[in-house]
Amino acid sequence: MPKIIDKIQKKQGIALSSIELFIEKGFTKLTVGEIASNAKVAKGTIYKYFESKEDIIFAIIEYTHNKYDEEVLENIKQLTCINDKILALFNLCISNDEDTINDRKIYKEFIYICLDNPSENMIKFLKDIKLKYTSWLKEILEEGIKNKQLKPEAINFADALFAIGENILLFSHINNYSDRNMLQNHIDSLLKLIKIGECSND
Amino acid sequence: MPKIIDKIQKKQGIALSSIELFIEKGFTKLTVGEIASNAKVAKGTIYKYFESKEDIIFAIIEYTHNKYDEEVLENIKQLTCINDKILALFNLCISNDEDTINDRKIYKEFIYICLDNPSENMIKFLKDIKLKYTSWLKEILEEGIKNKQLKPEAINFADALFAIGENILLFSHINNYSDRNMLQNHIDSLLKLIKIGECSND
Amino acid sequence: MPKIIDKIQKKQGIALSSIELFIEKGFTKLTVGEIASNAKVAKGTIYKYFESKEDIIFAIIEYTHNKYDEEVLENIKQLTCINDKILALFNLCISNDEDTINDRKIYKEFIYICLDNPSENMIKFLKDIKLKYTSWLKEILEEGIKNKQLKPEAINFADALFAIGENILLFSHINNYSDRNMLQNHIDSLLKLIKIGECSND
Amino acid sequence: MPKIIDKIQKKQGIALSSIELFIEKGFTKLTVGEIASNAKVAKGTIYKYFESKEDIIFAIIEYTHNKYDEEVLENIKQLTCINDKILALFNLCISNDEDTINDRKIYKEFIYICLDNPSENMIKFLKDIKLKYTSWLKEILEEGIKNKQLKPEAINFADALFAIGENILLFSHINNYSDRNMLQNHIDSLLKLIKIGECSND
DNA sequence: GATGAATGAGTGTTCATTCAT
DNA sequence: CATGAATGAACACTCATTCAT
Repeated sequence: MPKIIDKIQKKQGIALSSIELFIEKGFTKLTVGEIASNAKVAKGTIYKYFESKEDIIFAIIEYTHNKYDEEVLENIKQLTCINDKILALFNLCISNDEDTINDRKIYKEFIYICLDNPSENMIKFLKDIKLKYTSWLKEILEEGIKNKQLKPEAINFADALFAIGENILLFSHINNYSDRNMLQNHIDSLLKLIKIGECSND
Repeated sequence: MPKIIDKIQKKQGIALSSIELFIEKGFTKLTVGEIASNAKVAKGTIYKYFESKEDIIFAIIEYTHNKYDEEVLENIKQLTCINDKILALFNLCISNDEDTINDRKIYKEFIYICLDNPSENMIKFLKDIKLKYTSWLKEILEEGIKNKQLKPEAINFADALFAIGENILLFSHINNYSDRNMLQNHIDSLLKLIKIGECSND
Repeated sequence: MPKIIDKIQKKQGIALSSIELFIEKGFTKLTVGEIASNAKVAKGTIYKYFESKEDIIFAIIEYTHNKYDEEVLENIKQLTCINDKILALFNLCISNDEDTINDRKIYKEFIYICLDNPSENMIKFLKDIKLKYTSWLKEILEEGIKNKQLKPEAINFADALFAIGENILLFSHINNYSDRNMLQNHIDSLLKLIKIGECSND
Repeated sequence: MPKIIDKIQKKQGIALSSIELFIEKGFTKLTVGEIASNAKVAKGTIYKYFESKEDIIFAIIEYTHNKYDEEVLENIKQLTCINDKILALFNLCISNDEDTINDRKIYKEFIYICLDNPSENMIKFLKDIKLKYTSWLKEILEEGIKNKQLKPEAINFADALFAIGENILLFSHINNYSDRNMLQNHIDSLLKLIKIGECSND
């Protein structure tokens, strides 16, 4: 079924070609016309592959985020220290290398759309991201618990850590840098509490 | 002699009359024309009192939030248990009474605007809210520390708690209810860790 | 395959269809909406072909003036007498046939726009018209000089003659008729002075 | 009847206070609100003294032009050479001292308004200016004729000279400087022709 | 006479989406 | 399959003028 593969590829091609433009202008200011001319197809063609402007943007978001997530997972695997693993997990919220900043911009735009008028797809994707990251986080924490590095309660903090990370990410353009330290500090403080042998209450 | 008008009151009157409309339609879909006819003034009159559509919306946000904050502070004062105080502080993120849901909607719209193209005023207001709430949180925690109810480390979790609360608030329309429990659970878990005499590590 | 459209022709079609409307209402009172509905296209379509309202109006001005100029040149060629040639050149300022009155109205609107806030294009066009007409005038005068009908000094009056003509045109709606005679009188008087053998100073 | 005098004075006061503003912004961009606040009166007060925005502007124009004309006449009287007198008459079109540039700006705005939608008053004023200046010009020329400096035909060029001057004035902001020389050249050329004893035709 | 609050008509421009070819 | 011409609803903001006090 080469036709279908072609179609998927073309769809992705259109979406991918607009990534830079999307990072540069954001959802609101990026027009379908720009996407079309940038992808070197006609405006009408866009609507053969996508249902709406949101749909195009969502394809970009989906692609870049999935790609990013793979990298993150790869990085985590190569680390052994719990602390490092957690920081690697929150790389998107913390790192200032150019690519990450761009990925952050994309994620922020995604949240922006989700706050306004998210489609079913978007809501699902939003939830999946959350689930994915908290699962990974729980795996890391569970490993620590198994190794007796962490107290069993540690597992309860996965959701909260994700929430903190997402929040920091969202306001990174407003609270430059300072909040990223906040995340680090929080992780540190939390780890101190949930690490075995470091409880200050004895 | 001309009609003497309390400009401040009229300005507030216009803003207040639009609160419901704003909650219903959100920033993007609410038009200045609607605001004007709803307030029973001419469109031009709006611009005697406000500089822009953003300005009107911001007045609504400012008013409702400040009013809400006062109530929160009042409520906190009447409570004695640390746990309750913290939950009262996060009432906006948790409660499901109609008024709070509306206030939450307004706060979410505020964040929505801040994610896109915030004015100086809005950024300042955003930061002030954060400062206000984390200060209150720290006061509560410090009191607990002074009373030997909390470990000194407790103070380190103020910012993170705020971030969690804000995050839950933001996605409350998507993750109905479940996340609110998350906040409660997190607070519980955290309190267990930072409460004196409840460290599980002995 | 898409509808193939001669964009240049359509653009001109839109502009041309608005000529009467433009003559009737003038720049300020003519709205883009009127232009669109008059041309039987949607408002948005207008902006596919023109950058702005000014742009549409300028297209009208450009077209009508260029067309008019061709006719003038044609007329001049068919005349032999210097006096007649000059009068033919100033036909726009003098003639009272309906078409010329309309062309004059258009030229006046053009100047009106130029007095307020002219674009680069408009200034260029304004200068080109001046250059075109004074060149033609100089050709006529030079021919007269070569034929020994005019004194060599005659050439010096080209710019001034253009200025007089333009000025009369501009105020024709105020100084009905009388000024046109002024132009004729001036040309007569001037020709008397610059014609060889008619110097009264002997 | 002091009341009436007061009224006239107040009216003039309002108009005069806005001269600079008018020069700076021009008719279109100057608002009645600005005029009012600049004159330190209420907007409503403006309409006690003036019928419309045009009316205010016209008062400014009338005042400044009459004042300017007096100065011109004074200057002319102090000169003896015909050439100088004519140049003094056209000072508004030629001079580049700051005050004259401002007066020119005002005159241009006046013409701008006259091209669009002139009131009876404005048309009358426009005609009066023309009449005034061509009368003065004729007086100068007649004196020259009487003194045998000019040929009798000289008198025929008064209207044309005024037209040239006005035209140059109108486009001075577009054709910087070059046209002013044109006026001078034209006057020179014309004077040569109409001066007795300088006819090149013998 | 003075005020200034209120008016509201008026307008250029954008852009996601459709559909005839 | 692709095109791109056409659509037309949507919208914030201005400002000369009025008139109740």
